[in-house]
Amino acid sequence: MTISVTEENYLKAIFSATYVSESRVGNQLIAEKLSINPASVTEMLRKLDDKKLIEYNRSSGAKLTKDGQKAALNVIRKHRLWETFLVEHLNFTWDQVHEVAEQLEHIQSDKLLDELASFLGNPEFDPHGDPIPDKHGKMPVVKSSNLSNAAIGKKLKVVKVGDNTASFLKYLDKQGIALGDILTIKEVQDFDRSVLVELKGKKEVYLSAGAAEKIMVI
Amino acid sequence: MTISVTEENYLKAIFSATYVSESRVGNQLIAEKLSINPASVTEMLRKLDDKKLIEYNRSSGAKLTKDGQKAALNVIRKHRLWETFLVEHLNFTWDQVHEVAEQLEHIQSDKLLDELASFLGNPEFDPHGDPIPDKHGKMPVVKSSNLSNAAIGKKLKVVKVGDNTASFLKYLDKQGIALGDILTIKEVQDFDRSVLVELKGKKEVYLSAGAAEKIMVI
DNA sequence: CTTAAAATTTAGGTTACCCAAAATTTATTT
DNA sequence: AAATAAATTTTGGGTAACCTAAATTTTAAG
Repeated sequence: MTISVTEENYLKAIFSATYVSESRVGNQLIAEKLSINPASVTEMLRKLDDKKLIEYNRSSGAKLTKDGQKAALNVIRKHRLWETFLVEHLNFTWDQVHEVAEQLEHIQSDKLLDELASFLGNPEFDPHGDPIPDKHGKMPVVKSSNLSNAAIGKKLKVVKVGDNTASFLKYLDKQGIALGDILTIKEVQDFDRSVLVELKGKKEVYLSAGAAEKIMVI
Repeated sequence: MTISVTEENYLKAIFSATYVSESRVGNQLIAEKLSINPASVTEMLRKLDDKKLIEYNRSSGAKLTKDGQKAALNVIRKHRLWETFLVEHLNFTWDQVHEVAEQLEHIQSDKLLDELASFLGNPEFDPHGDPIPDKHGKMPVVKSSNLSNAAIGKKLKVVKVGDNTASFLKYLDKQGIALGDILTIKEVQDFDRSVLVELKGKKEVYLSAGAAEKIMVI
């Protein structure tokens, strides 16, 4: 039973929508994530249900089955491994990888995937700090939290970005913030919840609440 | 003006059919190369003609325009660079690369292509000895010839295989023949034109005329 | 120059996606 | 519980590729 590129993209969308809250997704949200019309979603969800990749019913929405989750995680694994490859070996920056990885994630070859992973040293995290599922779909868990929830004086390590858009990533570059950096909260403004952080013990930077929310630290 | 995956495959097929003899191809041969029905070819050739990627007319067949040739060579460049990558860095054997490269050749990213080429050291030949077009579509020319045309006593170097099917490549592996090997013609049988060759100054191997025809040497 | 064979095109379908607008179902509010 | 709002599905259409079978051309042979 083969899964088409379009189907893989639906599975990914459903995965990302249900991953956090464990609940189900409606047509609308799926349509939004895939930039298509909600009307188009219905028939595909039926097809995925027929294929036993999702459980679907009109009122409560869609949810991945075990098989569907496995398929989704495999696509995500490929996506994140390719992103890692692009950054570590082909001089891509973290804001340049997404588009290309969206294509590469659909290449079908078990050997390619295995060899790519081992070529990269079986990495556990991609260039954005997102966990890379292993062969069996298992992902390393890191209980990171928002920079915006941090207390003054805390020394924290940046481990992940909560927004992979090129614009946010370039913004972080401009601020000089990268994965692995250590930073300390110096001030938290009451009126707008923006924070002042000290970067690597050197310069200080102001971050809006919105930006701080998207910087994940431990 | 974007070129779809299907269109790229048509361009490749037309390229490979017209490359040697410089003439034009008919629907039939294109259909055969793409494993589709000849009747399906007509409309696509019209579309490619509209896009000015080929010149087409019912009686003399199809031929690439400058733009079409450029597009075809770009796909071939990608295909052969990926094959090189797979063999040199991901432990693929030369009989395993084709299928995957058929998928990878359609990934669209100028940066990816440039960086891949330079990561590989801008190779001029792929794992089968086929020339890799450069950025501008220029290919290194090597005037190699059939092993079956060789005279007795000649010392020759294997530079290319004339048949990239997995079965032939595995056959060569079994015979111990690889790209770069030096071999000497010891005998040519009159009755079936099979040849006896000495491999790397060591063992001797009998090759059928059919096999010898597919081993390119200089 | 006629005719048979080969190649190409036409005509009518199919499948996998997608859309807009209308109709229906489900959820929320009063 | 009825009215309204929101989400979903249906309907009717569209596009890109593909197919088969039946014309129609073109080419090649006598």
